[in-house]
This record gives sequence, structure tokens and C-alpha cells, in this order.
Amino acid sequence: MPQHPDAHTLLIRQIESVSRLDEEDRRILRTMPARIRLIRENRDIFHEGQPSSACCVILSGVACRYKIVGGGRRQIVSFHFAGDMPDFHSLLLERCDHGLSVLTQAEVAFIPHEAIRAILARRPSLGAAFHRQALVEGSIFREWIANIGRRIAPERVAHLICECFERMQAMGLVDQSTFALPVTQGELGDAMGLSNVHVNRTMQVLRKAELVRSKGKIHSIPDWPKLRELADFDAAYLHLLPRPTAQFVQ
Amino acid sequence: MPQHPDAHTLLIRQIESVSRLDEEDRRILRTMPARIRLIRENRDIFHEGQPSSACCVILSGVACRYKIVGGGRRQIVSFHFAGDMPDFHSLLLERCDHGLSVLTQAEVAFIPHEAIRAILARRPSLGAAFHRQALVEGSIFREWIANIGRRIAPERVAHLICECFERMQAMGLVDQSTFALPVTQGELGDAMGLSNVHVNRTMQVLRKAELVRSKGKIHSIPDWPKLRELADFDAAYLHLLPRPTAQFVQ
DNA sequence: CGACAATTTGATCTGTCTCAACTATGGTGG
DNA sequence: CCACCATAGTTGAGACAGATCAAATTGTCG
Repeated sequence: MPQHPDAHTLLIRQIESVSRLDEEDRRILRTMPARIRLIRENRDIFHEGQPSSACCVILSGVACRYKIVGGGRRQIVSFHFAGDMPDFHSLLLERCDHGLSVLTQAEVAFIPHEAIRAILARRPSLGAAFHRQALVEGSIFREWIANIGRRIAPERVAHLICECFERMQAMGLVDQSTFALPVTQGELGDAMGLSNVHVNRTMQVLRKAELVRSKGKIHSIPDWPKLRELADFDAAYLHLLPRPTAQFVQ
Repeated sequence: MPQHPDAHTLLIRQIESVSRLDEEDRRILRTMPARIRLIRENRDIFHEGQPSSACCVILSGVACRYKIVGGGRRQIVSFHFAGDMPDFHSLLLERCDHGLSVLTQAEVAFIPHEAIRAILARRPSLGAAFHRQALVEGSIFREWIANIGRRIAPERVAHLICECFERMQAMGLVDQSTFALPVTQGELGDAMGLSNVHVNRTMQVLRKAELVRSKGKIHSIPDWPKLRELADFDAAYLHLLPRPTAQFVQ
């Protein structure tokens, strides 16, 4: 299964989708030790309240952060793909206010806090890069708030699809207009504040309008401008850097 | 009107509600130049897309960040009170993806980016404090996502009230169980993804249940445990430090 | 006192949820 | 290779939370 670049390459690629690094930054990032673990579908990487002594990097598969609100309802607050470090915050915040779990089988690398602290102390430019990551993450959260608060279901689902597409594209996880989003409709619903049933009906609408074509969990977007328009999607909030020299050939 | 501590004191108080600073940190923060402006009700401090060369600190009044989604619907993504610096991100992110406006007349201090960059370069501990701020902000955003996505109106409104209460209390803006939230019901609705009408009806429910008592925009909470329970509110996500030695006497 | 904004009330409409059944689909063991 | 099972997707019917529209009432402030 490990048919993908190593942990450091993925992490660096992800950071560089948003921040500029120089050769020395990359070199130092590569000095961090990483322990790899394979995690089975639907397992938690950590759960709410749990302290931790390492940050993780998703190498393959999809993870999500979620909160459980009164009555056991679940809200997914973010999705994470290869290269993402969903729990940098554990380095600076003691109590974790949410869970992190894996929606598909996934490989995950763990980097000890001390290793990260060490490189941050040594290289302020990396501190700034991680700080920028946190700010971009905040920006994405704001967009989700607007999406859930003020958009009706079709726009909302379309918007999420656009976001996943753009983020995965930045990581080289998209082939043409086709990408894998191995997430059930129920999970999509938990992310968008909708029921699984309504996500299903909404997806049908999008498919009938030829805005999305799906077989199983592989989706393709035949008409990006039209989807984008329906979704009211503007990628600016992702703060992606213009693609470097454009070769993500692994 | 300026019946409040100065910009630096407020900013320091706010940072210290979440991060530990030492004497030297505080001293250095006080060296930053701040230009004060009085901003009239409902004016923008900046709007989406606008670049900026200073960060602002709210000294009095209430500000909010908002996004406009297709069709002109507005979503407020955060409220800001005295001491808050709602646009630290402008230091590290070029394009701003949202607007910042003032809901009441407000005094706002502007601190030039260079001044902030200078102190961050000089004092890594302050960099970490601002980084922590960003992470806490992210945590609050996540809670808003869960609140809007998965809670029904009464819980949702109650939760927002709890959050404002706690945050304002941490800044010494609460008297007993009474605090001023000078925000219209329409604005509350824009923050919670509800209509003004429905906020109105929901507030009536809360009042009838004796969970909130309001005269105008002054609210008090007669039974905190009960409100907290209805709201499913757990302040952990605010990551507030245990109140220092407890004297916020200005 | 007048004017304007905010709150409140009523009536109606609609998006989305819930519940429940049914149908694909993919993985597993015989 | 197929039968079986569990999981996810799909469909239908009914209920309800919350939106919308419009009017009336209550501040609030010059």
C-alpha cells in the first residue's frame, strides 16, 4: 500500500502549498524523526481531552476532526488528506477540544513534540510557516461557518466538493478533473450540518445537473466553472500559493 | 467616552487570558506605537480583499468579522470585544478573505505591521503567544461550526450567550452575572445562521424559561448552570488560563 | 415630538429531518 | 466461484424547525 512519497516529502509539499520555504528549511524539516503507523478504518487517532506528545501527518487515506455535541450528534469540522498535520495545536494547547479519526484505512506518521519544538527554536522561518498554516486553517473554518450558516444544501455540498478538489489538487491528488473522496454521504452530512438522506438527495440533484459525476467515491467535475458558480466558490480563502514550477511527479 | 485602560494594557490583558507572559514580554509589547481612531457604528474597519499595513486592537465597543455569500446573505464569523486583535492574520496573509466592521461606535488602536514584526523577531516567546492566539481562535471557530451545524436554535443562541459571557468575563467586562452585548437580534442571527425573527422568538423562549434576563442589550444570567446545560456549553474550547491573581480593577 | 431603527406578532411556506423500508455494493468465508 | 453479510446508497411519506413576508409595536435619540 505505501505507494506514496515519504512523510517528510508530503509534509513539505503541504507546507509549500501555502508558505515559501528555502532549501535549509526543507533540510531541517527532514531531520525530524517520524514513526509510521497504519490505522484501521474508523479508528480514532486521538479523542477529545486526550493529551499527546506527538503531532501526526497523514500519509494516505482521509482523516477528520469532529466534535460531539449534546445528544450524541456529531459535527465534522475538517477533513484531512495526505500531507496534512491536523494536530499541530497539540504542541501549544494542552487540552484537545475535539477528536481526530480516520475515515478510511490510513498511514499516519508521528513526530514527537520535542523534535518540532527543536526545529522551531532553531528556525524562526519555520515557526512563521506553521503560524501561517494555523491562520489558513482559521480561514477555512470561517468559510465553513459561512457555508453551513448561510448556504442551502446544494450550494453547501457543491462548495465542499470544490474545496476538497482544490486542496487535493494542490497536493497532486487529482487526476484531470477526477479525484477520490472516500467519505460516505453520512460523513459528508456530519461535515455540512445535513442528514445523510438529504446529502443523498442533494448529490442526485448535482449529478442530474451534470455538475458532478460519481462512481462510488470517485468523483469528477465535468464543468468546473458551473459548479464553482453554483457553490459560490472562491478559492482565495485557501491562500494557496501559485503552484511552484508545477511538477509534483513523485 | 475613553473610560477604559489604554491599548497596550487591554491587549496584554487579552493575551494573558490565554498565554503566560513575563515582565519583559509585557514591557516589549508596550513599546509598540498605537494610533487611536474612533469608528462610527456600522462602519467597516477593512473589507474583504483589502490589503493592510497595521493590525488593530478593539478598545471599546463591539466588532465583528463577516463574510458575504452569494445573494448578499451575511455570515458573521466572530465577535470582538475590548482587547481583541481581530486581524493579526493580516501580518502573515496577504489577501483578507472577510470584512471587519464595528457594530457599535468603537475606539480602535492601530499598530503598524513593522512594529509587530520587530517585536516578534526580538522575542520568540511573543511569537508563540500570538501563535497560541491563532490556535485558540481556530478552536472557537470549530465550536461555531458545531454550534451552527448541529444545534437547534435555543441551544445555539444559549451557547453564543455563554461564550460571550465567558470571554467578556475573562476581560473583566462582566459585572456579577450581567453584561452588555450591544448587538441586534438580526446581527445575532447573522452569526448563528438564523433569521432575525427566529432569534427574537428564541430569545423569548430563553427569557420565559428564566435562563436569560434582558433589558435592551444588557443581559443577565440568573441561573448559569441551567443555561450552560441547555447550551451544552463547555468552556474548555476557549482555552482560558485560570484567572491570574484575579484583580482586573482598572 | 417626530423619525428611524429594532423588536415583536401573526400567518404562511419550505427546506430539511426523521423514520422506515428497500436496493446496491463490496468483502468474507465456505 | 458463489452465498452471505454488513454497510452504504436510495426512495417515500410525514412532521417540524426555521424562513419569509408583512404589519404593528416599542424603543431611542436628536
